[in-house]
Amino acid sequence: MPEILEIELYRRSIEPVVGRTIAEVHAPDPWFLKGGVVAAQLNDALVGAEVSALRRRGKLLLMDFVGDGPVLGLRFGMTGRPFLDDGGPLLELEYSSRRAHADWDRFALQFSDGGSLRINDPRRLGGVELDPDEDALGPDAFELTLARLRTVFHGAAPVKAVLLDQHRIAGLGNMLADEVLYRAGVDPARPARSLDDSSVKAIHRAIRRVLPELLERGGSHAGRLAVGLRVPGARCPKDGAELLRRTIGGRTTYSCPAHQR
DNA sequence: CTCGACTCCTGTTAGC
DNA sequence: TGCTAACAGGAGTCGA
Repeated sequence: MPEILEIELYRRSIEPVVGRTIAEVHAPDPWFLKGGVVAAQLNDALVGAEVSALRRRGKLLLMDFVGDGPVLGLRFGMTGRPFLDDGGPLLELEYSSRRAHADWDRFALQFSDGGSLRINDPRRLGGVELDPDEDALGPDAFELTLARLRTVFHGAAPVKAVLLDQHRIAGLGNMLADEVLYRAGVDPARPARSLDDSSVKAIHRAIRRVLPELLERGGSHAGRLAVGLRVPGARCPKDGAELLRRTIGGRTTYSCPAHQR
């Protein structure tokens, strides 16, 4: 599923839209439009606008326009993929179809140079928003400092739930959160405020290492606690203990009872 | 404010 | 073979 790494790869791959001008907006699926915006408003706001930058904050992709144009927010949910200029898919996603039926195109921008940007999303968990509230998101996980991380672990919620809370840290999804805690040696179920400073430091170190490493290896599925191990009965590659499968923070969670404490 | 429970979406897959 | 039910997780809402 797209987490921060996949969104960053998406951002890089569709950066060629910078400098292009939007000629048409296709928004055939009202469900896909978020924040109460309707197709006609998107049309008014975007047609004729020239893309000036493509940014990312957490899992939110942001398209800026020249002048005082709007900001277009793109979310890919669990199964969304961008297609630029009729090129092939950038990535295959876990838990999603490898196909890309035209029926699943939920949103598209047609550019004046003839190219296009489509969002294909089988399960419709992504969405498009005009002028999204960027500050509702915490700091981007790539920019996360130790000082900032120390401030988020204050509540009674499980540490994993905190890592998944996009208001506190933006970008980590289910697989990355498991991977980070696996490497940090921290039990995902531990109440956040019970962490001592060495555990917080270990989590910070794991985040700083995991993101660049897995970005280079192609995405969040490439971790040590990876897809092949996220099955019942799998054993920890580190010490051979049978991995625990639990639901924490409402998400399927794998962890090692031997070295995650 | 915090946090867990619940809801939404639908293609894929396991199991009968 | 054909069907059903469970499953996946990002994000928003609601109530205690």
